[in-house]
Amino acid sequence: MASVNTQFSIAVHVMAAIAHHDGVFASEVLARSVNANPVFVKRILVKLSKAKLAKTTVGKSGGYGLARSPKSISLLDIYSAVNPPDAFAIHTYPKRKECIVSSNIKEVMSDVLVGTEEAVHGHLRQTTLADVVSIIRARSG
Amino acid sequence: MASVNTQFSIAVHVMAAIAHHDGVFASEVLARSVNANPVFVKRILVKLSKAKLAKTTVGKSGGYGLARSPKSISLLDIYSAVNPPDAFAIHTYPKRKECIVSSNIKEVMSDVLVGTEEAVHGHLRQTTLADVVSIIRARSG
DNA sequence: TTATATGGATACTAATATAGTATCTGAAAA
DNA sequence: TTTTCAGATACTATATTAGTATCCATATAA
Repeated sequence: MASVNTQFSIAVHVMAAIAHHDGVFASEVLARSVNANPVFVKRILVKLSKAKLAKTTVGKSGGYGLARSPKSISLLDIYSAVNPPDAFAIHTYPKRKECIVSSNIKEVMSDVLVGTEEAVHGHLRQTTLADVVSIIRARSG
Repeated sequence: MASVNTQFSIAVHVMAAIAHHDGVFASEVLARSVNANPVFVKRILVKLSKAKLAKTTVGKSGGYGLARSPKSISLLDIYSAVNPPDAFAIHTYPKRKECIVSSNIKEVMSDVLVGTEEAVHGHLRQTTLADVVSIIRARSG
């Protein structure tokens, strides 16, 4: 939902770029590689770093590298790191106590949302960063 | 107020209200019942009507009723009717031809998105409007 | 027939989330 | 000590979502 949010997509792109080239790269280099706004990419890299998916080295010759092997990083890890909005939002209008639908719908929808998020997570958990790199290499070859 | 898209949530609320009370109701009545903005609810009702989930009668004593039995309407039907945004968006930065990651990532992410949407749909398909009404009644009783 | 209530549409404003720009700080390496 | 990096901040721009006001055509009850 909710989404015009491209951060997950960009996060996977930069992680795949790092994994494919297997090295440490400055955020500016990665941004150019993605053809994206440098600060926007930087902000996503900070999230990946805080989620301990990327490790950083500061100063001259510093940059971003992977903190773990591509095989051990799932798309769910990356998805969670950038913290995208939920699959859908539940409205916040006040309850009307005299109406049992109004009084209970939010809780019902909340359960539906939890199930939906689990479905999304379950799917994203099945693919690793290593898979993504393999697919890219297979496609280009 | 536009934190994210709440239309699916409101659509289920309105449909559950119609199903629970089993009748034909004017959009203004439904909006009051949901404690929501009348025109916003109206716009959602129009979508439900176009998706043939609600049937409308115009003029005095007109309003919205269900077009099918609650048992035959899934949450996926309602979800599709309001046409919410995808689970995530894929960035639109131009490809860099010399980079195989950049050249292929969008197609890979597109497949991931399709799978994710299928997971969401699969989950929402499992619950019907009749289920929602049952749950609400059980909770209130 | 006529007054009225309805669905449906449109134009506009307001609020919010996302993305883009510019600039700065502090640390680490050369 | 100079350069280069991560990371942060403040601001602007844009897109999406939600809210407000108003109108029209039509069906129906009176």
